[in-house]
Amino acid sequence: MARKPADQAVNRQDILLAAADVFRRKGFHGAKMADIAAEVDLTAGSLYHHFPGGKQQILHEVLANGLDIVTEKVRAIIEDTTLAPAERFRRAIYAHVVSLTANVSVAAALVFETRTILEDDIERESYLARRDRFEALYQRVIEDGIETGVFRTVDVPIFSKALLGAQNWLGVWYRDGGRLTGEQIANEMAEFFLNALLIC
Amino acid sequence: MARKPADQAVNRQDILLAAADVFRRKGFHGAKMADIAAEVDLTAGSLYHHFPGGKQQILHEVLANGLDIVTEKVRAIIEDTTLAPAERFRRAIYAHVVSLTANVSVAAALVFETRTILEDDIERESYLARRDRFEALYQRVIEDGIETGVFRTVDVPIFSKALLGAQNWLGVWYRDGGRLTGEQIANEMAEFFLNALLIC
Amino acid sequence: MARKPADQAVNRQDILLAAADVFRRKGFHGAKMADIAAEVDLTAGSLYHHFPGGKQQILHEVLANGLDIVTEKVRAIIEDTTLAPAERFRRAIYAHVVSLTANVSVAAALVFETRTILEDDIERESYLARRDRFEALYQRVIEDGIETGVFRTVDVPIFSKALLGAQNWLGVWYRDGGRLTGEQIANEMAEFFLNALLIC
Amino acid sequence: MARKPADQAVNRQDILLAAADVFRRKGFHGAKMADIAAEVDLTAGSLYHHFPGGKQQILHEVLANGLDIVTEKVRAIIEDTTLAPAERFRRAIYAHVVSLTANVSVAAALVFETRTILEDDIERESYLARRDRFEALYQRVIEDGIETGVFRTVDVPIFSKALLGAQNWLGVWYRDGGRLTGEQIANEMAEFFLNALLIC
DNA sequence: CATGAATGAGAGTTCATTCAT
DNA sequence: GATGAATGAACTCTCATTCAT
Repeated sequence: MARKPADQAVNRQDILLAAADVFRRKGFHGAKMADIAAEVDLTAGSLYHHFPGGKQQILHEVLANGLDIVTEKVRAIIEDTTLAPAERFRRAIYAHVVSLTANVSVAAALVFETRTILEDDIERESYLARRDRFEALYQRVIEDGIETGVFRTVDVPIFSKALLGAQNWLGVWYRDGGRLTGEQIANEMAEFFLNALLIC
Repeated sequence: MARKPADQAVNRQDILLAAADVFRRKGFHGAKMADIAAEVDLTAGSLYHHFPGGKQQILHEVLANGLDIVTEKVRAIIEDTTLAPAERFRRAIYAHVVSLTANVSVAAALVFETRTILEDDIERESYLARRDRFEALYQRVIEDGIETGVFRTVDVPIFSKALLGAQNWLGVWYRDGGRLTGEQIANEMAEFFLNALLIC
Repeated sequence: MARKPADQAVNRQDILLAAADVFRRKGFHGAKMADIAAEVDLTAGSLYHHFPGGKQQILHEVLANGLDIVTEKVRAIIEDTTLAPAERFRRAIYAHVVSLTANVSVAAALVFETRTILEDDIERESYLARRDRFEALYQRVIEDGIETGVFRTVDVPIFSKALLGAQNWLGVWYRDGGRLTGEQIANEMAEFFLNALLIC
Repeated sequence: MARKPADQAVNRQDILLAAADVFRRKGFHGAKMADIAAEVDLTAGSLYHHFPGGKQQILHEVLANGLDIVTEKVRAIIEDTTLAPAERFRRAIYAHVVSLTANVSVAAALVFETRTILEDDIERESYLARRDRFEALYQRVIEDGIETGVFRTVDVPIFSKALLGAQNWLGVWYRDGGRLTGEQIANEMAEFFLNALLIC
C-alpha cells in the first residue's frame, strides 16, 4: 500500500501531477476522484482537504500550472530581441517541445481538457487570454521574420495554428522511452518549421 | 405515444451528424443522449431503435465514418503513382484539410474522442490499425520524395506526426465562416509543409 | 422467418401458449412483449390487436386458462362420490400430475406468476377464490377418508399444502423427454401420497 | 451529504435480510433498489458501497447464504450414520422445515429466484452443483432405507423431488403467526413422508 | 392485421461531494 | 489530515405501449 518511498505527507503538487496523469489516460470526465486519490495513496474524500474546490479546482490548477511550465521559457526566448527572428523562432520551438515532452501528462491535459475548463464561466476569460497571448508570441516573431525579409510571406495566423497543432499533438502520441528523446524531437520540429519559413 | 406524423423519417446519418456535433461541443462524456436526440427532434430512448448499442455504438460509428470521409480522397491521391511525390503530397494535404474543414465536428471527434473509443477493447485494434495505415500513406509519399532527391532528409515518423498534428488541430480551432475558407486554409497548409520538405 | 407450417393467421391460443413458455423461461417481468411476439412470428405491437389489455391481460388469461386445464378433470373425479375416498384421491392426483406434465409451461406459470397477478387488485379476489376452492377439493376427500377410517388422522391443511407443493414443483423440474413419462410420474406420486395416508 | 450520525452502522447482513424480504414480496424484478434501501434506512445509491455488484450481487448472496442456512443442519443429520435411516430421514425433514419456516423470506427466494440467478452464467454452475449435492443427501438416506428393508421401494429421484417440492412450497404459503408453529409443521411433514416410505 | 418508429416513465448505476468519527 | 459511509443528482438504458402508414 505504500507506493511512495517516504510514506510521509502528500502535497498539492503530488496530487496535481497524479491528476494530470489520470486526466491524460481517462479524460477529465472519465477520471474519478477515487482514481486520482489512489495514485497518491489517499481516498477520494481526502482530496477535499487539499482542494476544497474539488475536481474543477484540480483541473484549473493542472491547466494553469501547465500553461506556466510550457510558456515560461518560450516567452523569455521570444522576447529576447537581441537575437535574430529565425534564431528566436528556432529556440522557442525547441524549448517548447522539450518542455512538452518533459511533461506529457500536462501537455495532454492542455490539449484535451482546455475545452472542459471552458464549460464554466469563471477563469474562462483569463485562461483564454493567457493562451492567446502565448500564441501571439509566436505570431510576433514570425511577423518579425517576414518584415526582416528572412521568412516567406505566409498567413501568420494559419501558420501559427499549424505550428501549435503539431506541438500540442505531442501530448497525444509522445511517450517517454521512445525511439527519440524529447530533445531530438525538439530539434527535428524546429528544423521543419524553420525550413517552412526560411527563404532559401 | 407514437409521434412524428410525417416529418420525414429520421435516419442513422442524421443522428450520427448530430452526435458528432454534440461531441464536438461537449465531449463524449459530457454529451447526453438527450442532447443528441434533441438535435434530431427525438427523445433519448428513441435513439436506441437506431443504435441498440447506445452511446458507445454512436461514437464507434461517428469515428469509423469520420475516418472514412477523411481518408478516402487522400488515399486515392497518394496511391496515384502517376504523379510526382511533391505533387501527390501537396494534393493530399489539400484534400485532407478541405475534408476536415468541411466536416469540423467529425474532425473534432477524431481528435478528442479517439481516446474514448480505446477505453473498450472491441474495435480498438481494427480502428487503430486503420489509423496507422492512413498515417503510413503520408510516410510513404514522403519517403518517395526523399529517395527521389526532391525532399530533404527528415525524420519521417516525426514529420508525419507534426503534419497530422497540424491538420487534426483544425478540429479544435476551425469554424465555418471565418476569415478564410477551408480551401484557402488547405492551400496555405499544403504550401507550408511542402516548403518544409522541398530542397531549394 | 416462417416457423409455423401454415403461415396463416395467428390466434389467441398460439400467443397464450407462447407466452406461457416465455414466462416459464424468463418470468413475467423478465419476459418482453417482443420475446412473446417473436415466438409467433409477430412484432410486439401486433400483440395488442389480440390482447388490448397488454402483458397483464396475457398473464391473466394464461393463468385463468391454466387453472381451468389443471382443475377440470380433478374436480370431476373428486366430486364423483360413487367412488371410495382413497380411489378418488389416487385418481385425482394422477389426473392432476398428468395434466401438469402435459402443460409444463402453464404449470410453471401457475407456480411462479400467481404472485405477479396479485400485484394488481382486479381479478385478485376471484382468482384466489378459485384456487382456494380447488385446494378445498383435496381437503374434502382427505377428510372423507379420515372420517371413513381408511386414512390416518393428519393435519389436513398442512397435508394438502404438502401435496400441492409436491405437485406444483413439477413446474420447476419436469421437462418433456425425461427418464419417465408424465403418466409414470403421476403413478408414483399418487402412490406416495396414498401410502402416506393409508392405515395399514 | 453524509448522514447516519450514530444510528449504528448498517451491515451487509441487514441488507441481505431486507433484500430477501423485498424479494419475497415483489420478486427480484419487481424489487427496486430503493425498496431494499428503504428497509434499512438508506438510499439506493448507498447500497453500492456494500454491494458493488448491485442487485445481482445481492441476489447471489441472498441465495448462497440461504442455501447455507437451510443446508447446514440437514447435512449434519443425514451424514450422521450412527442413526438408522428412518430416524435420519425424519430428523432431516424436521430440521429442514424448521429452518425454512424460521427464514421464510430466504425460503421464498430459494423457490422463486433461483431461476433468476440462472439467467447469468457466472455462479450458475457452482450454485446448481450445491443444490444437486444437497438433493443427493436426501436420495442417499432414502436408498439406505430401501436397502435396509425398512422403506418401500420407491422411485427415489421422483420421491425426493416430491419431498423437496412440499418443503420448498413453504416459502409460498407459510407466514409467521399462523395456526401452527414451524416446529409443529415440521413434525407433521416429517410424519407424512416417513409414513409414505415405511413398510408397515 | 401487421409493422416500425417513437414515446415516456422508470430503474439501475455512477460518482462528486459531505461529514462524523 | 484521513477515512468510510452516505447522499443525491444525473444519466444511460429498457421496454410496454401507441399509432400513422
